[in-house]
Amino acid sequence: MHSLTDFRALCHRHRLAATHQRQVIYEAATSMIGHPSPEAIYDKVRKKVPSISLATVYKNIRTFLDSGLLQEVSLHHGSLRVESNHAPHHHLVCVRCRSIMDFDEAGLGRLQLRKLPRGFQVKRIAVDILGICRSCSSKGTRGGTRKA
Amino acid sequence: MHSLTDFRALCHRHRLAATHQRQVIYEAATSMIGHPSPEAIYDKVRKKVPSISLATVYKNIRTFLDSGLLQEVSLHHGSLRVESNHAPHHHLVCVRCRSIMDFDEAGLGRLQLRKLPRGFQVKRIAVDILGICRSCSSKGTRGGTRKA
DNA sequence: CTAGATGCAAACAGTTTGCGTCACT
DNA sequence: AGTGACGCAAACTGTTTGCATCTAG
Repeated sequence: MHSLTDFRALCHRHRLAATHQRQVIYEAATSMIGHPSPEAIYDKVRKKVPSISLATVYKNIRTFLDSGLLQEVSLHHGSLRVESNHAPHHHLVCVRCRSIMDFDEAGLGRLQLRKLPRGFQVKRIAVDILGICRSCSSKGTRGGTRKA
Repeated sequence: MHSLTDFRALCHRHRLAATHQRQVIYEAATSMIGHPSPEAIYDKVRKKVPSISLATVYKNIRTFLDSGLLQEVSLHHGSLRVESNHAPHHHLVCVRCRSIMDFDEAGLGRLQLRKLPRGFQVKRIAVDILGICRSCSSKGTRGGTRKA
C-alpha cells in the first residue's frame, strides 16, 4: 500500500527525516489489525530491524502522534480515574488539559445502533465529547493547564 | 450524606469488612469533584489517616471497583493504543478482554448535543460501545481472554 | 479465633530522558 | 557540515505483590 517513496513524501510533508526505522515503525502501526500498543509495534518492528531500540519506537510513535500521522485511540490512557456518579451520564473531555466533566445523559439525543457485528452484546454506551474546556480556551491558544 | 452506619451497611451488603480506612477512602472518592486518581485520593485520605499506605488505597479502590461500589471513568487507561484508521469511526470495546474494534460512524445515528456548558468548544465526539465481544461470550461466562 | 485488611518495601509495567554516536538532508 | 535520529541505560510514574502484623466479625 505505501511504497518507500510514498513514505518519503509523507515524511517530507510533515518535515520529518525519512529514516528506515521510521518507515518500518509506520508500516507496522498501520498494517496491524486492531489497535497496537507500543510494545506490540516494537515486537513486530524487531523482526525487520532486530537492532532497534524500544526507546526509538516510543520516540517515533510520539512524533507520529504529534504530527497527526497517527492518533491515540483514547485520551484516557493515563492513570486510573475513579467515577462515583451512578447516574447515567457522559463525559466532556478537554483535549488540552485532559480534565473530565460529567454531562448528563439527557443532554444527548437518543442513540441508535445499526450494523453491529454479530455476537457483540452491547452493555452500555460511553460518549466522550472532546474539545477545549472553558479555562483552557480562555488561557491563550497554546499549551494548556494539564490539570486533573 | 453517608454516615458511618450507612457505610457499614454498604460494606455489609457487599460482603466487605467495614474498616476505618475503607470508609475514609470511600468518602474521599465520592466527595471529590471531578474524577480523582488514586494519588489524589491518597492525598486527601492522608489528611485524615496520616499513617495510611498508598498500597492500601490502591487495594481498596480495586476492591470497590470489583464490587461495583465505584467505577472506572474509562476502560482505556492501560497502555497507549495507536489508531491509524483516519476514517470517522467509533469503537466497540469488550469489557471482558478489553479488545477494541472499529465501528464505522455510519453505524450510529446522528448525535445531537443540548445543554453544553458555556465555553466548551466541541471538537469531536468519541463513542465507545461497551459490551462483550463474540470471542469472549462464546468462551464461557466467567474470566475473559484479556488479549490485545 | 480466623479470615481478611493494613503497612511497608520491593517488584513491575509502561514510558521518558540524557547522552554519545551515527545518518539524513 | 549540521541538525536531528538512533541506541543504550538509567530514571520515572503508576500500580501490584509478598509478607509480617493487626483487626473486624
